[in-house]
Amino acid sequence: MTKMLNNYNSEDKVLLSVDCIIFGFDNEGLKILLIKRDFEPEKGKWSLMGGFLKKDESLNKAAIRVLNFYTGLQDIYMEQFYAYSEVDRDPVERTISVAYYALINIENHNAELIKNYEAQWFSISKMPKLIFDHNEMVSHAMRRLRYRTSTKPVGFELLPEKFTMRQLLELYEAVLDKNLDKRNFISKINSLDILVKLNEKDMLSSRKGSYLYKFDKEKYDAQLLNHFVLNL
Amino acid sequence: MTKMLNNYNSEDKVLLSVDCIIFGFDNEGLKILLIKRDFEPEKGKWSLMGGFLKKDESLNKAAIRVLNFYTGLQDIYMEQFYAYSEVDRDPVERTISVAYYALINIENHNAELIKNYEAQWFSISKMPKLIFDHNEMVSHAMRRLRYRTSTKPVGFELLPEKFTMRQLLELYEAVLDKNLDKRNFISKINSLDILVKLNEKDMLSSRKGSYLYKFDKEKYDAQLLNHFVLNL
DNA sequence: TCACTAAGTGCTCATTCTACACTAATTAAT
DNA sequence: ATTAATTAGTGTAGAATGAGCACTTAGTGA
Repeated sequence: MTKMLNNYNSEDKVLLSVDCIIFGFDNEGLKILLIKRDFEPEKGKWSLMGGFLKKDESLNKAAIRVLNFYTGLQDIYMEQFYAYSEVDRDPVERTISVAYYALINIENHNAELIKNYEAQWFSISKMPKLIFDHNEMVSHAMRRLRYRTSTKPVGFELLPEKFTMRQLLELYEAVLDKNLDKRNFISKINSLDILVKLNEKDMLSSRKGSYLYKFDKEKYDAQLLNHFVLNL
Repeated sequence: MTKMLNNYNSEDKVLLSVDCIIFGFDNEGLKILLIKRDFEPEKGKWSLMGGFLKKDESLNKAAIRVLNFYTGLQDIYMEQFYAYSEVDRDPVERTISVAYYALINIENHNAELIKNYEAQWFSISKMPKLIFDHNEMVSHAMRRLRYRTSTKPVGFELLPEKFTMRQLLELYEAVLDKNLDKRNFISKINSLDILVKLNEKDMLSSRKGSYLYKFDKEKYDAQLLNHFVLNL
């Protein structure tokens, strides 16, 4: 056992990076945003969006910066979930990476920037092999997302501002990877009392048209202490 | 927006540390193990057990090493839960710290080592002010522990190998910080089918004596896929 | 006006949760 | 030996929640 050192100078310093798992959702299902690396190592391979932490920023800031850099997106809800630190996870140099996930609305996404960086949406089920330990990160992020789904109304971030119950249902089905009963789902969502039904219908998905809903942030914030659990 | 750099050499390196939140439990309730720092800065103040990551070890290994260093304990279940990275969290030098929590059995603890390092158990409710952001880490760890309590039989690590139902109940009450109904608790625990009732009584707590139980790791492992949720 | 499509809506039964109080076993004191 | 004291141990009923299931309605296009 080594003696604990009592001064900072003799300690090892390491590279710290952040990697961002960006989930999106559209009619085709749950997707993830990947980039084709434009630098070595593994140039040309698919990878998560990542970047190194700078001396003068927090990890949260770094994650926000990286996301913004690749997508132009701002003010996105991101959550840190794990630090990956296996010694040889990056073959070039020892790098510890802190992974974040974010949920974004595919429609809001800046297509220009994605194009510039050769980023591309992939269906979760058709995701390619990624570099390093990025596949592992994605599966951990999915697990975390599933859990979050049942304790916070996290899913609304993945939809347009106005959405139908069907869209919400399909989002939950995609995240939880199981079929849900339409009637039970709607009554459970309604019992949370965080949606507003609009006097407006979406006529694209059916002849009858289906009512649009909005997430009511005020109502949600008002009950934040309640810490709901949604059992789907 | 800065250009993403495509070589590792020009990136900032930082100090990375681990901090360990060690929970213990005895007749008096839930406790936490703290040390009096024997080096600057903040020498003499109370703090979590921590140490710097070395170039050739993973964070998990570092956490295990640090815990072992301060307590002599080995083979302890530790869980990483968050990376703290505010720029000025450590006044001496930029340090990112990854926090872990562990649950240990106070009786098994090596009193010698604690003494050597001036470590001391504190009741959660009487914890002193800690250095840096350590108080925040502790409250996050408590929150995580509460959550874990309802999805994994995490509590058993805090008890002696053989324990009474009352002890288990009091442990859960301490972790969840609320009163639980004895009968409901016992039937819920029994329905998990992960305890073995021994033909042995603990005569210390009452005249009648109460049966001792053991955690049955085999049964638990066998149902690991079931992923229970314990609603207390 | 008919055919088609997705929207919208309740009920029943099963399961789980919650609240609640008495008896049993043993020891210590007299 | 009897009594007092203490904690262990045990069941039920009513409430709430969860799960499974099918028909009617509205609107459009042919």
